[in-house]
Amino acid sequence: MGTTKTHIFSPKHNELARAAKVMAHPARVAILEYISKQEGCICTDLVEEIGLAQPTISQHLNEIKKVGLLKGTFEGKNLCYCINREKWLELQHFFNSFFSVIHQNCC
Amino acid sequence: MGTTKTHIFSPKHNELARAAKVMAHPARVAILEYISKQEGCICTDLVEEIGLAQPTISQHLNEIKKVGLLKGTFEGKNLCYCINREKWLELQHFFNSFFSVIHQNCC
DNA sequence: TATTATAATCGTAATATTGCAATATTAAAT
DNA sequence: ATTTAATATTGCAATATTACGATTATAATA
Repeated sequence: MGTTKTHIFSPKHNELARAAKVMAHPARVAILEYISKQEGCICTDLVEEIGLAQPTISQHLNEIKKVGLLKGTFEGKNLCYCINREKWLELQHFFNSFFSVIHQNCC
Repeated sequence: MGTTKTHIFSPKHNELARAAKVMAHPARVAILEYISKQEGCICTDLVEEIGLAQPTISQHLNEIKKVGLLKGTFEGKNLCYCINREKWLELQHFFNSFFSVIHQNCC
């Protein structure tokens, strides 16, 4: 009990849910927007920018990484990463095509 | 602790996160897709369609209702509801415009 | 009115998420 | 080799989510 029954759903539905989950927290939305608005790679100050503790930001970043939305260098002293444009566009299309299926004529 | 620090984020980020959260579970994605593909209103069999227990489906439906994605009649014997087209389009644009902000030239 | 079919609510167990303090890594600079 | 600045990891507490059995509410029908 308590666990999502992933196996009873289609891969498509699971993938969309997984992608949505990444954006299901305001911190991650803020992080994504901040990074995507940068000119180049990001190399610090996300912590002050967002206002959560460093370990918390690190965790959120990891969630974003796991779905493939970031690329660059992650370990060591200075971060240097940015949005993975291919994945970003992929998700945009994924969401958009999901929202496009309505055959509705009631209510 | 344990609670999302909603107050430190912008309304926009909180709203997008809230919308994403609804789609952050495969059951809700499946429910939304099923309903949106129906010709008219839905009047039963979501439980067999999805494969979760009736209280669980009811809970998920409630989450979807809470963001305003459903309209129609909810109480009583037979359900009769469908996608709230205005809200649906609103979310589509919301996601789409979020994904549209990239000023990226690195990596 | 009693029955029946359908959906909501309650209660609860299992698991996941969020957040941070403390600590450990990492790699550059001294 | 030390120090230093930046990020990752660990461990844990608080809260949220997921799921379902049992029960209750609802409204149509016999």
